[in-house]
Amino acid sequence: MLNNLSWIENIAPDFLKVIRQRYEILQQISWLSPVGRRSLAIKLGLSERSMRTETEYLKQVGLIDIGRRGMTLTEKGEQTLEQLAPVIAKVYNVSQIESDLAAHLQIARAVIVPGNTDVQPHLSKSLGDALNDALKLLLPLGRNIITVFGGVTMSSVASQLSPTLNRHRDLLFVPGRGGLGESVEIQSNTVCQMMANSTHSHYRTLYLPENVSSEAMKSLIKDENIGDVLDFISNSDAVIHSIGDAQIMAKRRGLSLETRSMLTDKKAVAECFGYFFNQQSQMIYKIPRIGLQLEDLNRIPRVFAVAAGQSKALAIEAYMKHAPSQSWLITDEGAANSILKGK
Amino acid sequence: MLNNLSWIENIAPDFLKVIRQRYEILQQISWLSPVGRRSLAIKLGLSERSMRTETEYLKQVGLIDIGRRGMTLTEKGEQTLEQLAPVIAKVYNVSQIESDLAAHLQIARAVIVPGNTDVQPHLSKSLGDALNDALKLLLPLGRNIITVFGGVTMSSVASQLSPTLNRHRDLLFVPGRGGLGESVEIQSNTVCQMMANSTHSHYRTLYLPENVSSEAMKSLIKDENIGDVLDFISNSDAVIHSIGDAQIMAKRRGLSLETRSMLTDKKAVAECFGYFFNQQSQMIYKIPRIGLQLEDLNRIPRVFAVAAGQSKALAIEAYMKHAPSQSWLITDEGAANSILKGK
DNA sequence: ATTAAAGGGACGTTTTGAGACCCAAAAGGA
DNA sequence: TCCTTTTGGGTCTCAAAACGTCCCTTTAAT
Repeated sequence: MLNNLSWIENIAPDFLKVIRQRYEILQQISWLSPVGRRSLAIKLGLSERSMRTETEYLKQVGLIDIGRRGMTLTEKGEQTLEQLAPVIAKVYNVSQIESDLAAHLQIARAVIVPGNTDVQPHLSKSLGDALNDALKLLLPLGRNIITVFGGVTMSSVASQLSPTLNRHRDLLFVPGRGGLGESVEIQSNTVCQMMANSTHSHYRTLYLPENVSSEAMKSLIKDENIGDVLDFISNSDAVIHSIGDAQIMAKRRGLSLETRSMLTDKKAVAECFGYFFNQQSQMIYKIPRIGLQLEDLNRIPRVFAVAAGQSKALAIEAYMKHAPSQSWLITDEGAANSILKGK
Repeated sequence: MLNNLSWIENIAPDFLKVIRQRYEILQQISWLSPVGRRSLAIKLGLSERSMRTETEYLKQVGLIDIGRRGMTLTEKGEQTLEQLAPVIAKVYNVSQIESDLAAHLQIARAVIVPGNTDVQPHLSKSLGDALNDALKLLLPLGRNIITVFGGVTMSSVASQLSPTLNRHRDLLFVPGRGGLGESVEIQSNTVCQMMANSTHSHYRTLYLPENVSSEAMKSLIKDENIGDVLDFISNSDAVIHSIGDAQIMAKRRGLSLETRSMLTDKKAVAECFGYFFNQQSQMIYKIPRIGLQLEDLNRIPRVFAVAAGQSKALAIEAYMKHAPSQSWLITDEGAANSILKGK
């Protein structure tokens, strides 16, 4: 019955996009309300004006209220959002557990591949495919700047991206942080190059020394090449990153023993692009580096987090609770079940 | 599950109209294929250009083929049409038996009110309400010329039309035929006046003598008043008529004994605006009169037939099989069940 | 007090849908 | 056979809608 929505796909394929978009707008308003036009537009990657016509329409049909402090869902809007959820889920092949997980973490979508990466390392292939599908669905046609971070997960996923992603698009991969100080095969520069190779597109590199004086840093930023890349990063259309276990990452990133014991004291469980979080999702330490900052992430229209394996469940939950609401999480059953069980 | 389509009504109310329209286009193509753009446009009351954009879209999404001889449904189109039928039915509160009847008679829609008019004469009130709803749904806003015919059914239904029909519209009722020769309360002139009164709108009258020479007829048509009304008739936006039993109507219309026995010989069962049909839907006699002709009916975008009661089942089926495919039939369970049983 | 973010107004540009033609080709009736 | 009708398709124009781009006032938070 409900599963047979193919008629709408047949008779009005373009309506689906519109409906999906309106659904996402409603969802974001539900989570962030009261929220303004501009920040919504950035989150969903729309222009401000288009967002305005959409929201004015939604107001006209009585799904949202528009007040001086921002936009809010009406009673009818909330009902519609609830009605809409299973429909969107069906149309886009979202399983029940996926929408449960996404709702629990308050993010746009969770994609779950079968298995548990901890015991089946080859699952990174599935994760890569899932990421590829997600990118294909969300990235607009035309030019796209994609900021990527490093990590074992990222490097094992990178080779699964397909050249068809670059069809009718012009992808440019840039590294999220200067890569010195980590082993070369998992630093973001390398992942960048791998993704560009897999998709037959372009990439940039960013090499910045650690621990330089702010004077020296300023002159480095003036460097044309470096400055360009930093511009790309702050204007990027999408971000792909992973989430790591705090202790492991602290060690791998070569933090001082002092800092590491501090992290242990404060019960850090998650690491994500240089930030450390405890179980309550509070940020408790930040590795000072040039590149994308946590507060910039809100302004990026599309954010993809790739992290899987039951062992990463705690870390994922710790970070994700405060991740930008437009985030997608690509994970596996091992992590998903563990997160939902502790709910 | 499937019955809960209210989400689409909430999030995109205008989509429903588009979907309904595309459905009707597909349906007409299915029945009339191969069929051309222009004739389709006339049948559905669209402009030729709008029909073109619609059909070009339908071609693009692969629901129809569009060749030199006209348009045809593709395999996918037929599947979609079948999938769509119950959806449209649900959205517009069409019961199973209604869509069965409409499909059997190959008309756009059948509306069935509960009961059997033969034994419950007060049902004409329900029939009138049903007609009123149908008109409200189908008539576009703005000016509408509506040609109406006479008959007992018509006159008993006329008073049920409501003034809200005339809101944002400008209705003009004109009689389908010159009315001399029938008892005054059931001739189309009277029905016209009743409908105009009920809806607080306007009407015209048409009085033409019977059996005049063609010379005299020509000069009559030159008469400004009469000519105007005839113009209205041929350019009307909707037609409302009834269907009668052949024998009864032959008698009421005062046909000669000779003609009546001819009708009996040829097994006439149905009468409709002066035409007589046998059980095989063949036209076997036509009362020569000025006014709307059977072949004009195809060019009228909206056609409503009102006929109910088990006793009229044969007549309804005989006429309806060759009625224009955009027709709506307003009937009751008595007639509907009888028609479908003989199927 | 200052700042950032909220909604909303205004204006010019671009895009799209529709009206109004015309045309050649194919089909069908006389 | 010819001639009319009907077919899809091409093209020009115009108006409405959508959109990009500013700017404004108000409001809440710092």
